[in-house]
Amino acid sequence: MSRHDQPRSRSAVSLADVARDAGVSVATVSRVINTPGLVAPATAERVQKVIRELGYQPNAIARALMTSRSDIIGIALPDIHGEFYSEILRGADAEARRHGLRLLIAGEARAGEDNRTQTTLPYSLLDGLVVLITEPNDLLLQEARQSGVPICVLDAEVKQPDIDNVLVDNATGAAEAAAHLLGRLPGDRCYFVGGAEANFDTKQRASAFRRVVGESVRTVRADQTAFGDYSSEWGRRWASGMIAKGRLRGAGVLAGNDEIAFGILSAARDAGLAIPDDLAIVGFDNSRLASIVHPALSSVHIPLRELGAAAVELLVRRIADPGCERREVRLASRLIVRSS
Amino acid sequence: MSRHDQPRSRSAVSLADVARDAGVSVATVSRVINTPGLVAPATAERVQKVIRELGYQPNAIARALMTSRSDIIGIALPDIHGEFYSEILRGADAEARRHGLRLLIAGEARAGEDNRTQTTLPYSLLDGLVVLITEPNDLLLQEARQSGVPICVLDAEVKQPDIDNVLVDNATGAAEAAAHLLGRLPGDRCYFVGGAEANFDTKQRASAFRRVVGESVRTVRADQTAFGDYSSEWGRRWASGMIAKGRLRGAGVLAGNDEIAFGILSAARDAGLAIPDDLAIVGFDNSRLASIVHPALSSVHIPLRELGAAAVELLVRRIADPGCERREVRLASRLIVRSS
DNA sequence: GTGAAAGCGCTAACAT
DNA sequence: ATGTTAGCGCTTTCAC
Repeated sequence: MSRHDQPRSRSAVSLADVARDAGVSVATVSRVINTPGLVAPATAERVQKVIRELGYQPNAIARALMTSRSDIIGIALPDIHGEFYSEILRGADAEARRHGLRLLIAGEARAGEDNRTQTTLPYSLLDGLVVLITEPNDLLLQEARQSGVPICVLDAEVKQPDIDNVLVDNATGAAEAAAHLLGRLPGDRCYFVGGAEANFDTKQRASAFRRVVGESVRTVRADQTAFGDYSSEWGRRWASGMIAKGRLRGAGVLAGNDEIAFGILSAARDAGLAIPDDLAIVGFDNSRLASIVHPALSSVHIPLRELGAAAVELLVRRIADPGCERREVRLASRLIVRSS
Repeated sequence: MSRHDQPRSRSAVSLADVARDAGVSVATVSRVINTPGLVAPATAERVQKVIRELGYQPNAIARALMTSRSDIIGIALPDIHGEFYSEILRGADAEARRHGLRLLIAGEARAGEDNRTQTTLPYSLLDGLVVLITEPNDLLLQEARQSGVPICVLDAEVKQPDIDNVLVDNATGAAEAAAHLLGRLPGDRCYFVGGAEANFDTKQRASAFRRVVGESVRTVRADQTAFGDYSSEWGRRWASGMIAKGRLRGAGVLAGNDEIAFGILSAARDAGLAIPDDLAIVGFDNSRLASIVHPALSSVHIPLRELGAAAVELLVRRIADPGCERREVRLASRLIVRSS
């Protein structure tokens, strides 16, 4: 091999090569591959043999250009960090494979930033797009919409008639969790420690928390809900502040996710608080480690894989029929009680 | 919008549409987009205006067919489960974006299984491929090779002259960890609890463990190394067995990854063993939770993001020059001592 | 049942 | 500086 080979495409075997060697036309070779029923068994056999001999592989790009189907769907995520995103991705990937589709990913999906030259995604080569939107991001959605690809939005509630939607029913799980805390503690000792205030899930969880706790106390104080980000550092910081004010002992906390909960648990342990006697805590996401840490963390299960799979499923339907009626899927969350 | 619109491609704006409206040829429009320097400013301005008005977006597939460059690279992973894979993916995605490339993922990448009709990946549309191989998988590698795409193999050691290779230096970190355990315990009380025995990383970690421990005892007993899988359940099961035989107290364990370590820690806690006095333990991967759990888990850091990024980097180089010399990158691991 | 031929939307010589 | 034209590799009428 020389240092500068021909570009791959020049050297690759094409339909024409197979046709020539098999003594048929390219059309026949194409039929052997795509509609075997239409070709005489003997011919098909001969063509197949040549295909094997030459190691022919159809060029997916040329095929896509003809059929205007690439069998690729995009998935745009704000980040690929942590179990939340990777499990959604995993569910989407599995479902895509079931339908013979491939997944093109775009992490840190942001549109219209700086003077970017390229768009967030190569829309024109996608058959469809799943967009995970966890915080207001009109630019990305707008960019995606005007590209014309079928879209399914995950997490953000979008009412556009041509966009399907997969949502988490955060309210139910959060309400269960709040009720669980209220079973051990007075409402004025309950706290919600969320992720970013703009985050849709955090918003919904906080709101369910306020509603349920509000039924047992006159008013839910402002300091009973706090917002930061989905990190253990934030959980630890919040807990430290509470400990400094002598207010963590005897409290019940609903954390915005398990990471925050782990941070709080860690700070509580350092302060010598016993779980769950001195501090009751419930997380969100039911991550793998929730059941491994000690004490095992009670957590609200979110069906992440199913979320990803449902988004792909809706998309597949819309790709088949772009004008179809908007559909919305909302998946339930539920409290898993452990020992925290 | 009617229920059955034209397929997207029919309705999409093409170069020809722009050319017509701008009163120029398609070549000029193409130049405005790809080589702006070659076109008169006034013309360029006029064309740009029409592009905006019509909302023209170049068709990535047609472009790829012409240039035989899709700007897409594939990444094949055995699974997308857990921090190990998702962090590698994250690193690869970030690096790909730096180079203007997109990532197409194939989870559960296995080749030649059953009578699958389609290959693991749409090789013909990829500019290159990163394959993460953690256990012997000749079929996948063979399939990928004969597709002709530039390849970079991650984790498995591959000496083919046309395939780049990114490796983890497991030996250093594992040796450090073993030495760390030997600092507290006699060599005959040290154990290695790995993932699958066929797993390359587990293999190398076990071997470094045997070598280092072997320097302090006559022979390393067979029961001092055990193999299962990368799960906390396996760690817990192993620990339970040891506890039943009364052999866990006073032992030192090097776990194949942090999950296994967490499982062992959990069983040890249930058995009333104090960490690190009754049981010293070191994990692998330095996962986010290693520093959050209590006691904080000592762990060998593996530069996962850098691994993914390095693979993409090598691939980019080989795409630019397919005949270039094979390159191998080996990234270091190092022990992070915490309190376990 | 098979072949000829017309493109899919674009880039890149080659002309002018 | 711009236009004309020949494909990239494939699918798909339309003839035969």
